Amino acid sequence: MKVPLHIVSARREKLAAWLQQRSYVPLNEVCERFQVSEATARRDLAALASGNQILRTHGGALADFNHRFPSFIERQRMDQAAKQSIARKACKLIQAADACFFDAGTTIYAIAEELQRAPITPLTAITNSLPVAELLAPVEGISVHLLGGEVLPRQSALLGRAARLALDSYKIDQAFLSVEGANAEGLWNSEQEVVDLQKGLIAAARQTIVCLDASKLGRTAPAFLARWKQINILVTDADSGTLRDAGIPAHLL
Amino acid sequence: MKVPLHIVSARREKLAAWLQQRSYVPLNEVCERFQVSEATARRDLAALASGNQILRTHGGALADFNHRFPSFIERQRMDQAAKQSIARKACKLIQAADACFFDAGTTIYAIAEELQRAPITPLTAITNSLPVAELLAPVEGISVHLLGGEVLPRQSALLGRAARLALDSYKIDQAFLSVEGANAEGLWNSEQEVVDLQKGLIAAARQTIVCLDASKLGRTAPAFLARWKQINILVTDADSGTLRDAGIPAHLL
DNA sequence: CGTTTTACGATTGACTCCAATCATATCCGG
DNA sequence: CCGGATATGATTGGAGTCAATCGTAAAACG
Repeated sequence: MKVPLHIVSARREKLAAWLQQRSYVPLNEVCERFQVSEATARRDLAALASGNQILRTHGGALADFNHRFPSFIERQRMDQAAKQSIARKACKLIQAADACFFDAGTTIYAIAEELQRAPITPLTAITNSLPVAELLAPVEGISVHLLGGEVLPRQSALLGRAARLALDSYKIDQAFLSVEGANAEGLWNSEQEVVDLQKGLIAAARQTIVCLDASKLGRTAPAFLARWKQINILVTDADSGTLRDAGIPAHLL
Repeated sequence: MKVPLHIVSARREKLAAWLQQRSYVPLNEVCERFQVSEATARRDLAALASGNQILRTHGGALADFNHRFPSFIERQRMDQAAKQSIARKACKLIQAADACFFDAGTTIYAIAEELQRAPITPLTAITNSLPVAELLAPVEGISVHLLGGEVLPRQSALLGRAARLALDSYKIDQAFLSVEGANAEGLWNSEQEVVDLQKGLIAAARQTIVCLDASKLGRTAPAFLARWKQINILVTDADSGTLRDAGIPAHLL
């Protein structure tokens, strides 16, 4: 039974839109939703796929999605073991009812993942990282606050004047910061905007906790963040000998 | 042949990372890539799936993007055609170089989707909706600003005092608002917190644009938002006869 | 070092998915 | 109004997938 052309294309547009929302839809659900046979559903999917609108899979189809945080996720997969070990140590520093700030780095994100796995509640989480906010927002007992500001797409983080100002409205017990480099002089990061915010955090937080994976030791970066004596606690996967050799002062070992 | 634990977990991490990049990977490719049997590949996928890192499908596995805003996405599916038609009309009201505020409703999210599909650049997008921010942040030429505040998990939106205060730092040309109900008296929404923020927006924005799908006509909700004369433009899928019957004043038809 | 645990591959039978083919009913152009 | 084009559904053979089970060998543990 041939059907008018506009019906067909309307159905395919709906299908494409539906896929955008659902990301993955198995074939049989397509059949149900549009009341068509398997064959027709397959043909519709094939048509959309040939127009690069979707991605076919076995048994269904996939929205050709804008990956949400591509660059972020890519970085996230590096040194995953080290990050996880750091995350576990960091979580031991958190106590129920604390107000913790979580910076916008992949190491810090690992802490949030650990918190999601094994929540410490109640907790107030303050962050400028969209991925962290998303991860922790649904967790029962954790109240998540986002700083305002401009969204930097590459970092998926909020920065700028608005973010710095927003800091003033919070009382922060612990600030978890990540850095790009650490040597005898102190701590370094790659972007001035990030450093500006972090300086505000160091000033505002009761305790400043720097999370550092061993690969960052001895490296520097364009923007200087802070001297070691401004830091209260260092969480790292490097052993104390390596840290001493890199010139980290004794009170952090 | 049992294999050391670190080998196994390393392989699974690699697999997870690979999936993130490829979004969909069929089983047989997993076997080839890691030189393991079908059974082992299946076990690896099952392990990752049980940890919510991926989504299994027939014949393979899927990177898990969409577990982020479950409740939001669910609502998003309703009345999809109406929302899309509203979105297209709304986008025609936007001009390059405008500063637009996007509210945290599913109807408004549809506008953001339309903007992503057919960007109007340059544009400043200000929002309190996490999904909108994520959607628009990667779009070239659109600069995205998030209000600060507490994250409401169910709405994936930012609310509270911090959000209201943040409004003051922006000059907003157009504010796109969504409502839960509309009758002759005016506009209604379900949560007082939402209404408080929206009132601030109406005061701050040069133009207030309300997006209303026909199903909301004649309904009320617990919190009163605004009278019709405070609204500049109404975007809806209902025809003007229905609107007149519902008591919408003539200047909005 | 001996025992237990567990990661692996192979096999099996049931099930699902797919591409191709065909008849049919409807639309579309002339 | 008629003939060609085409969207659809049914069928079918073949390929792919799945869950379960089992034996094995190596790691982990005491």
